[in-house]
Amino acid sequence: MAKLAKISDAEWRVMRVLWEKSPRAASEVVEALEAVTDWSPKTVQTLLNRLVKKGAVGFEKQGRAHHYFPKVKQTQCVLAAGRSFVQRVFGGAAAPMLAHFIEEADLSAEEIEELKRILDKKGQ
Amino acid sequence: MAKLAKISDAEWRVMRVLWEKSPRAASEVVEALEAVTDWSPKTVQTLLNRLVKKGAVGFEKQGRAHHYFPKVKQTQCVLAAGRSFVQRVFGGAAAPMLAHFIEEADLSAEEIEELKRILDKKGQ
DNA sequence: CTTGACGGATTACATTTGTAAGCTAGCATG
DNA sequence: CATGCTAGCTTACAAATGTAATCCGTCAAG
Repeated sequence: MAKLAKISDAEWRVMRVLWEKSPRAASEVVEALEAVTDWSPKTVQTLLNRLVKKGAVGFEKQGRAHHYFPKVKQTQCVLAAGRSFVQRVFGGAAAPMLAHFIEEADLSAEEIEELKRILDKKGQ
Repeated sequence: MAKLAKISDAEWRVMRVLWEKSPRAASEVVEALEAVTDWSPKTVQTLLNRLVKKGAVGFEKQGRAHHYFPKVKQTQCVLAAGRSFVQRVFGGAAAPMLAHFIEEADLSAEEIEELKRILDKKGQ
């Protein structure tokens, strides 16, 4: 898996659907997205095509329809997006970003515990 | 301060310079950015204009030159960008994002302590 | 066999973004 | 006073993005 192409905003929506469950026929992707967007099926199809062209998504022919699946791992994309976000917004320093978001986030007690546990583990 | 317009990648670089110190003449902004980019002064000027048009930056005429300053607060932009990032990448759930970045970030012991302190404060 | 529906491929088109170049007016200089 | 440099204003232009519509071929129904 070489370079991950940049995935645009709308494309992320599609990727999330595929990461959640794949392979899926285009129609299934459309259906999943209709629940959260007001995109036309054509729009979804276009996005799928672009993702295929970018190498982020693959498909196999299943008779008439294609079944799409992600070719890049979600964790990698998240990391890449995160790095570029931190870069853009904080100029590269992660800690202020984290502090900021922790302050602002709406976290449950369990989540807070979980995050502290992660920090502890990093600490040693 | 109404709606913050969307600030693009290149524009963020400019905003960061202005947030760091303002007001600044265009030439000073150019100079600050030459240190970190290879943009032509014209490019910087264009970005300043766009930011002014978007309402994110203002200026006062100082004789011949304009002195630019941010009209939107950095914290607000960071929060907005963060929200849209979390939305895009995690579909809105902040906690997984934080967990992810904490795992991945390169944090010093002090930073870890600081973050834990923040979490503690949130906890009570 | 004919025809319509469905899925995919191709084409479309306005906006935003990255990245500048060209034009213009005022100030400083010879 | 004439002129060139400087800062800003206007215009440029290709690629990416959001958002589809149209065209085309195949499978299923009548």
